[in-house]
Amino acid sequence: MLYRSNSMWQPNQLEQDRLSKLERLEQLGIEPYPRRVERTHTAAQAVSEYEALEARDGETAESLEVTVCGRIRRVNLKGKISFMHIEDETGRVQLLLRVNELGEATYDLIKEKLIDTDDFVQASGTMMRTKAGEVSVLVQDFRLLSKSLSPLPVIKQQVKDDGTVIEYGEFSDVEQRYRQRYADLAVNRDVREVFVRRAEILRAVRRFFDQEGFLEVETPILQPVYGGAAARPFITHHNQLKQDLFLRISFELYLKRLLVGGYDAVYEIGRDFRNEGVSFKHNPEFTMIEFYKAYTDYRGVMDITERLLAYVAKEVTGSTKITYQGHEIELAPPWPRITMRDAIKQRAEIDYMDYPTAEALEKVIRDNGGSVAPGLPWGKLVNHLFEEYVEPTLIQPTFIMDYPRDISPFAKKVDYDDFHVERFEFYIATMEMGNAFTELNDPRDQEQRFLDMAKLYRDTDDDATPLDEDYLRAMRYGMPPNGGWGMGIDRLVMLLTDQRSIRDVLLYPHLREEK
RNA sequence: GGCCCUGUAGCUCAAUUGGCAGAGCAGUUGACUCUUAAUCAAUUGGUUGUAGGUUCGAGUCCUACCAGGGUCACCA
Repeated sequence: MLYRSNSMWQPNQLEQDRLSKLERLEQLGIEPYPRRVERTHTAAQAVSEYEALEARDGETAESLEVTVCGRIRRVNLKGKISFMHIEDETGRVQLLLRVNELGEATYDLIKEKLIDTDDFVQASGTMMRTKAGEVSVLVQDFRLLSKSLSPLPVIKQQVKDDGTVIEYGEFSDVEQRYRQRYADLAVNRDVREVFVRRAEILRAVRRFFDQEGFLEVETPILQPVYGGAAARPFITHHNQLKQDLFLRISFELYLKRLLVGGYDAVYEIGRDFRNEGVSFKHNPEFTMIEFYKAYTDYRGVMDITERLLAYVAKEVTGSTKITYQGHEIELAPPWPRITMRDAIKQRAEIDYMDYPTAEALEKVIRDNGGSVAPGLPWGKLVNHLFEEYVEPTLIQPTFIMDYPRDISPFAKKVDYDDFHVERFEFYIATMEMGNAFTELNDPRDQEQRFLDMAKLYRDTDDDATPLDEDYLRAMRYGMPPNGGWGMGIDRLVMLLTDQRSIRDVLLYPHLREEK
């Protein structure tokens, strides 16, 4: 009697076959999901230890005994001898299974195909090299560790003499890959590689800031007042406190309060949540890093940015020169620093300072064939020009500096006019990677900015940054002059792993509910 | 949310003008004691995303819905 699932699972033919095998294994007294496991070597260790012994003395190498574990990725049944490749996180190793070595009873499990590709097994034996030259385990003891009921997508691999691997068959349906990331990872080694690289990137970033004397901190994700960026929040509710809470859209305001508290340099790496559209570079939750450093300004922050990116690239890829989607990109400092005004002048041949009101600027954009929503604030129109004409050209790392004041409520004004603030964004491969300011620390000015934002967005459905009374209270105690900075970690990972979509650097990208 | 594209066997894909839904891989059965995309022989497998409609007849045409991708809007 086959196991009947009470879930939604309706086994297909292949799965029913495997369920029958499971039954037969149990009838033979074999536990398909045993508790105890042993392993002396990873696949990579077994192979490399054998090769090392072999290089020293061919005779003693044959005495290397190993117990390896892994998932069966290939079975080649050849009568009274069989081959398998098993794979663990370190790689693959071949098992050579012979009826003489294993005995009839165990060998029959393999011959009668009660053991399938995708099962986890444990194999003990001596290391040897086959006639065809592959380092293998000549197996004396073979155990099932975990039965696979649903076959993974089949991918066959041919390893060429020069080491290149050609894959035959693929698991490429993006929806399935994202919904069943476990299957994607199990089958696509290069996908697994991306997330190893992601972890390395995060370690390198932390190392950099730790070495620079920054303190890593953690601040609230559930916030009574959200702020620090222009985005719509997710709203949630605390039942017992009967309190609505927002999932943070940035860390900015909580981190800057810490400078009031006496820390000179802090950073945080964590998740932000923005209730907005989803695209190849936007996910509703994403990983952000922000830092705030006292006694510097946005120019000092630019220096840190250049050094950070060069350091991380070097640590993770071995070079400051990377390739992204076919573009050679050099991350070594210094990067060009250009004002937004000059950048737009160059590319769009419009000097927006000739049009210092929203009405005038909107008209000139329309006259030049651009289409913009009516009633946008002046700064947003400037940004529109930038995104239209400049952004697509910014392949090499570039600082764009001095942003319109009315869309930058936390940045200090420049000294040369009233329209701009000391803010920069940096672009690589046409992607905005991050955003930074000489942080505003005048509580009177900050209060006015909050009020201006509220006025500016009153007529639109945009949620303006709400006025944060506690933040102003903190600032009134005195906040040291400081430079602040934020960068999207996911985009950095995209850049350094040459992935085109943010979904490919998130293990579980957001998808609609499956029906 | 608007527009465009896509959805066929476990996976990757075919199917002419609307005319019997097919292949490779894997699976199943058999052969093989050094294979490695193993090979050879035979063979199973489908509510063509869902629900309607047009038609003698729909994978194909129409409508709605679901999901994914792209793009615009929103947004860093």
